[in-house]
Amino acid sequence: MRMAELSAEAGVPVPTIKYYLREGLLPQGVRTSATQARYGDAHIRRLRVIRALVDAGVSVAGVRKVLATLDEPPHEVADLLGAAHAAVAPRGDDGIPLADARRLAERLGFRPGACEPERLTDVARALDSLDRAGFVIPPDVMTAYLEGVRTIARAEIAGVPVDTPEEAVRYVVLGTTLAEPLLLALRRMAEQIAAVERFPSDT
Amino acid sequence: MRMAELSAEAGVPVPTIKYYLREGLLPQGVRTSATQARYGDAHIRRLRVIRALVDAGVSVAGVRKVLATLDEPPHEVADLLGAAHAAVAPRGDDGIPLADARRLAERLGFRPGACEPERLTDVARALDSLDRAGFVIPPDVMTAYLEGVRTIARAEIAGVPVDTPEEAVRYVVLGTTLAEPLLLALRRMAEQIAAVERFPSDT
DNA sequence: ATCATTGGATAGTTTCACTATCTAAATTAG
DNA sequence: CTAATTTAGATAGTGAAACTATCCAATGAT
Repeated sequence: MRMAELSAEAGVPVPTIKYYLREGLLPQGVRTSATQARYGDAHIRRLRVIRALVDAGVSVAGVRKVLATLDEPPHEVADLLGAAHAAVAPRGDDGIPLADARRLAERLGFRPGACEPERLTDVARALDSLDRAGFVIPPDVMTAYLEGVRTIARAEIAGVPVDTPEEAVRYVVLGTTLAEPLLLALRRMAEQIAAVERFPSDT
Repeated sequence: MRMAELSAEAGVPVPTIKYYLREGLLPQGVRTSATQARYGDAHIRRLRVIRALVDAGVSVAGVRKVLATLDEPPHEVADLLGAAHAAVAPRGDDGIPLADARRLAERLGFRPGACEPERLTDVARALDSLDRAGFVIPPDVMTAYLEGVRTIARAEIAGVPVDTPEEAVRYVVLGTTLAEPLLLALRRMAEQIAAVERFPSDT
């Protein structure tokens, strides 16, 4: 298929496709001459993934990393997760004290080496941000956060398909990145529902 | 205190403070003459909140909404949540089919009127994005998502302080917005820990 | 008295994700 | 076989967002 058809099929404008080609998000088509190339279904599928990731708030640089991981996956699940997480985690200065973050990790069942230092830093940064705003999370709520994310993470990891490596890679990499907006949206919905349960029609 | 001191105290550059003043995020100081003004502790606290929100990925327009809600809070908790959610939820086209989102809402204990239509739309958009990427969330995992967010949301709503309205407003508005990065970071950490539990050192 | 500082206005910068234009070559329609 | 259309590739431009810099006249501190 030619670029115009690819564009129509995936619902992405031609200049944007050219941009993704330039940025290395989309592989080159098969060249048929010096100024012509053909694209296949793989290009359509990849374009859909790119758009979903961009929708999910992943930067173009992050998308490039995610796709690179899909293309050349590491052999260990932990490294797979690490690559996916690196693409969505906010970049930031380190040097933040990790004590509180480490305590939370232990409550999640952390054992030395069980997670990358970057993940501790992410948590520490989020805690620091809350702290600087003068906001304190009540202990009960923090406990619920840990229980909630453990429930979620265990099910996600239990759901990793083990039949084929390709499926596993796709599941882990896309699942961790694309589910973030869903989880946040579900939380907002659950909050409103819980609020009505506790404060019924205080009109 | 003068602007230079405010800047030093809050760790925000003077031009940025001026920008926040222009944008209406920070209230004017008390004028002492035509070209002078004084700032107080409230300005420091507010600057810290602004930075925390910006850190958390909230846009300046969103921060403006959050602060406006803090300043003039609605009387009902649901409206409070709605205002906080409106500031962080991604803006988007509607017209997305809500059937799947509504089904999830029902599994969370939804009753008519229990949450704003915008929250359904948020969920629907996230589902649609996953769908367009060709990504399917296994039923067990979705069940865990619902259980996890319900645990989290119930604890959050149960933790709303009822002694003073000011505290309640601050808790709800800042808690819903500032905790998002923490939850995502905790989830990433929990995923890595769960992965090591399930796939121990597949070196 | 004088000299750095301030508020306010205006303009410039950086980054990001596109979007538009141009050119020469190549396909396709007639 | 010619003419219109399409394409790849290069380069440049756009618009939004969040700052950042520069002026200026008027203060305020010394």
